[in-house]
Amino acid sequence: MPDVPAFAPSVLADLTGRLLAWYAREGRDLPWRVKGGARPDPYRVWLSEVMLQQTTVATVGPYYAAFLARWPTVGALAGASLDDVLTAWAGLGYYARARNLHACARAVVEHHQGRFPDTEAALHTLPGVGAYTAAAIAAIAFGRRAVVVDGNVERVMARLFALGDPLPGARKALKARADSLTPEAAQAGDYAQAVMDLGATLCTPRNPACGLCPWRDACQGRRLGLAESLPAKAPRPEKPTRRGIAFWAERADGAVLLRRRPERGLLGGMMEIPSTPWREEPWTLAEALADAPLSAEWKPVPGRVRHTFTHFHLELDVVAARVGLNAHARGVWVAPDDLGHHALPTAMTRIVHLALTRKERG
DNA sequence: CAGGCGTGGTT
DNA sequence: TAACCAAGCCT
Repeated sequence: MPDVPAFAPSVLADLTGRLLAWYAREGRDLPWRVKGGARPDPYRVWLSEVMLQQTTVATVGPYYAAFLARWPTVGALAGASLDDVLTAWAGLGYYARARNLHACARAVVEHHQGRFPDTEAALHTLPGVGAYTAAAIAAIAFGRRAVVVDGNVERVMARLFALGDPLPGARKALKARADSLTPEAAQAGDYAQAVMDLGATLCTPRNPACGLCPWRDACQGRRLGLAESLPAKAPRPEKPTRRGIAFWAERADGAVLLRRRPERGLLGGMMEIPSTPWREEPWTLAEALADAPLSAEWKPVPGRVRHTFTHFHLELDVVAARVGLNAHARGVWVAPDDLGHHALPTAMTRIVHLALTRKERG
């Protein structure tokens, strides 16, 4: 890395030591961590790291426990169907992670004798394992010296060294700073988790608790009074609103119609309530009927489903119809009590909730 | 490289 | 309440 450290090597080593001491005292006791310096199961580290991508510890907790109970080993997970994995992942979001998780488990079994490779470079070749996750697994599970850089690390480095260049351009410089603080292999895993804990609990995006920070005396961002404003980020573009009409088809025996979405793209591989395409221009019912999964007397359901995805807001109106037992449509008919056994993302469970609630009130 | 890709908690 | 944000990856 081109940047010359602004801190002397002895200062950097002292900072690393202070952080490790802080971590030994204050580090969180999380389900995927092991105590006493033992090496954790690479499968558990990988599973937790993939779930934690852009997702909070609190949200991950129950999903991690459920996955580990149902699939205790990478071999067990590789033996599962993709649909079972997607169903277990439903509600966690970023469903490409679940597809890659499944593909990665199978790759480990088929190409690595059922054991995760133990180098950063080899890990990086696995589906869904990018630069961050490969470094994290190498350091935490295999005791390798790897420079682990996630959003927490970027924020902490930007503040500690008062680097004002905005993301994402500043990534390279931030990684160089992280490298300068990363200790030898034996402690790299603890160090990585320590910086991330620091970022998650003290050096938070807003209202950082600088007074409690083990690096408070050295932090240039704090000294200059701009810690909270770092790292600089480009403003996000406004989210458009897209609209659609969903078709709640209910058979005489109570079963409702679901269908599977395309394997790639938004909610790829997940189940859905059939609907029109989602577009900014509002739909009329007459116009929407061309997209209905079957011909019926569709009646508006009072209320509206709102949901926000990463890059757009969604507003769905719902229409419902009763159809005969012999009704034919592309998809699967599912009893309401069994909806929980299908891979329904949150946007879809909101449609289910609206339709069933209006039906009860009736 | 920029943009697609979920969701729930916090402010 | 609307906006912001989280232990990123892929194309």
